[in-house]
Amino acid sequence: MAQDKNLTIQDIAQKAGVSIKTVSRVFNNSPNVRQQKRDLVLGVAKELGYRPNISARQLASKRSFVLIHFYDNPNMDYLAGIYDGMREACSEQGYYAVAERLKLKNRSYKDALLDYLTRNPVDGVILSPPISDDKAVIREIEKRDIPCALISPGVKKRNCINVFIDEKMAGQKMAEFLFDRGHTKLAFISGLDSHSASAQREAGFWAAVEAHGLKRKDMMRIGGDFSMQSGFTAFNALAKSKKNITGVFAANDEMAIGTIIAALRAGKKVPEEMSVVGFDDSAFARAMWPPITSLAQPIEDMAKFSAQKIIDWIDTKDREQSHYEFATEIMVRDSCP
Amino acid sequence: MAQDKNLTIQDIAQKAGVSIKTVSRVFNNSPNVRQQKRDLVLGVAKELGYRPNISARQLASKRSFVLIHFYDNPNMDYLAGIYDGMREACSEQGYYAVAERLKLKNRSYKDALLDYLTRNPVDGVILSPPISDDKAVIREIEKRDIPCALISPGVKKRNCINVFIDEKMAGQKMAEFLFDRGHTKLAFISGLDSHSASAQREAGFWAAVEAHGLKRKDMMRIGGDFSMQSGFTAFNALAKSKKNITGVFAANDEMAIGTIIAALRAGKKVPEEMSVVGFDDSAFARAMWPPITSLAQPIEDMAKFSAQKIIDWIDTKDREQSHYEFATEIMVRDSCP
DNA sequence: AAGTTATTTGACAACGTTGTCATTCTTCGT
DNA sequence: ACGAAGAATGACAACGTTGTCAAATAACTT
Repeated sequence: MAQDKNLTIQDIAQKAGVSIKTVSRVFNNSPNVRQQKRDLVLGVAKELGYRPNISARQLASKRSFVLIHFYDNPNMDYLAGIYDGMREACSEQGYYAVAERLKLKNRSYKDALLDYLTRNPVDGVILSPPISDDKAVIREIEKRDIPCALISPGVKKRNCINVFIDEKMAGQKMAEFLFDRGHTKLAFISGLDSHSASAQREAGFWAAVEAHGLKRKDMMRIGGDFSMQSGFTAFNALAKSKKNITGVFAANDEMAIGTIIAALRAGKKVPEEMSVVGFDDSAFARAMWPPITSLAQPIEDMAKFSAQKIIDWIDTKDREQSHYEFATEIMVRDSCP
Repeated sequence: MAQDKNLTIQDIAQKAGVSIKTVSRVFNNSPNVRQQKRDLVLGVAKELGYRPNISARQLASKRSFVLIHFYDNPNMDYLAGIYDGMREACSEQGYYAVAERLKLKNRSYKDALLDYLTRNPVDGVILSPPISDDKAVIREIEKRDIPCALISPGVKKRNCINVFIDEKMAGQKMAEFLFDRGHTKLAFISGLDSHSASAQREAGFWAAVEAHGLKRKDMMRIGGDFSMQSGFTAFNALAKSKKNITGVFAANDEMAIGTIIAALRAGKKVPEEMSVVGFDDSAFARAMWPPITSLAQPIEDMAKFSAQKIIDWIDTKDREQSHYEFATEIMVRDSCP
């Protein structure tokens, strides 16, 4: 089943008694191959342990077999999750997974994108926040007619595969979770405004407040930017306030960590005197002391699914438009047990 | 200078008035091309914005143009540094940089390696700790005659490019740094024994102790495993001890962070009551509160250099054996100002 | 059953490089 | 100045796929 020799299509064709073109068609999921022959070829290929030569495929077909993930959020956990998911889908189909950072802050990010797209042709693109919210990027990709998946809670784009979690519902769940634990005065630490996700998490937060018949003015809203630093300053704001906040919902884990560290420095016990929940279920949230209760999204599954759908699009050229929602889960840990 | 059209060697050859084979030679740094022609071809190629087609190169030459980094240390900062360095060197020469985790803990890691090497042929390998200490892995790579660079303080291997910092000296520098700040009772928190780096840092630590004429028994040695968790437990040991330790040297930043967080929880002020220094200059060390004084190694430069040397080896086939030492720097921050 | 159309198959020429080997220049020793 | 050895160059056939288009076969129509 696993030969070492470098087999070619020729070998398979010979053994199966068909033409090389037919074998080629089978491996490209092309239509117009009788099922019986398809099975035959697949059987022989498996038996001999055949693996297509990617270089030759690229050269002849002018496809690159590369799916690229453009990102600008340097959260390594998140990136690794996406990468792993992509790879799982890609390796099954002989594609390559690649990740490339696009720094939106640099004025020239659009040039960098164009440069990249022309120099390293790619067959499919996956965008994650905040890139997935950038109209200009999406337009360029659409212009080139490259299949594209958006992992994003933002506006759903036609002609794109939209993969997302219900951020608002997730935000609501986290707030509910704090209410259920008996907290009635909550603070929400927001992320960057340019991430639509943060706004939606916040919307969920306020929805929960209203659903519980609590007053907005008993709550607190602190502006952050997803960084640990902003968690520190958020805690300072908290400490100054007279609102007597006992539950904190940070829009991501880094800010939750910052908040907790600042609290420890100030001698405030977590979770005894103040509970903190985060968002993303990052490795550091798990490793912190106390470990942080956080909302986990199935990022790896989402990425795998996206890649799979893109490959389907490439193969079939039939772009069935589509939205896919994934479920989330609260990982309960000591920071808010 | 930057055309969009897909130029071929043919185009360059025509415009330069030479054969395609000569152009090919120029781009492969082959010997036996008159300097004058080399310049001519390079000039024309640059003017037209020619970029070789990698797939065709791979197909014709049976090289993969892939350099792979095998690692098992999931420290994302470190990995990103190596990756960026590799990429810089690779992209200049039309190579690809790839990273692959090899889990030494799994019994089957050797099979995974073999599987990888046969399925995805690579032209060069970079190993980082702890993989760079694994004889079996190195043997397999040597057996296949694949150029290999070791980023490692461990035993220098013949037939490999050895790139490293002086870990012992670095450990000594850190201890000296603490002594210079007036601390006389230090604790060293070690990493995993399987990383030779940890042992060498420790050796440097003790060397500094002796150089200062201090007594070993006034110092403390706490066994850790490079994890944040082990930083927590290390602090507990510290707190129980009667040695009155005021300076802590953790063999990496994660343990330093763990130590500081545990200290904060226990109400001990850092750096006022206890100074802590780490090792690696990770992003979290910079983001912590207080930010952590840490030893920075030029990991990106080291990786770039390794990749460059490997490519040289591939091109020239002349394997000049070599050791290269890189300089380190202490990044002074608030955890030990 | 013959004519028509749709589906399935295969022969052969790309794709853009590098390897091989023969050829043409240089250079150097005599 | 001549021959020999070495360096530089080029012609042409790979490399292992896919695209194109024509041929063969199957599936309908009437």
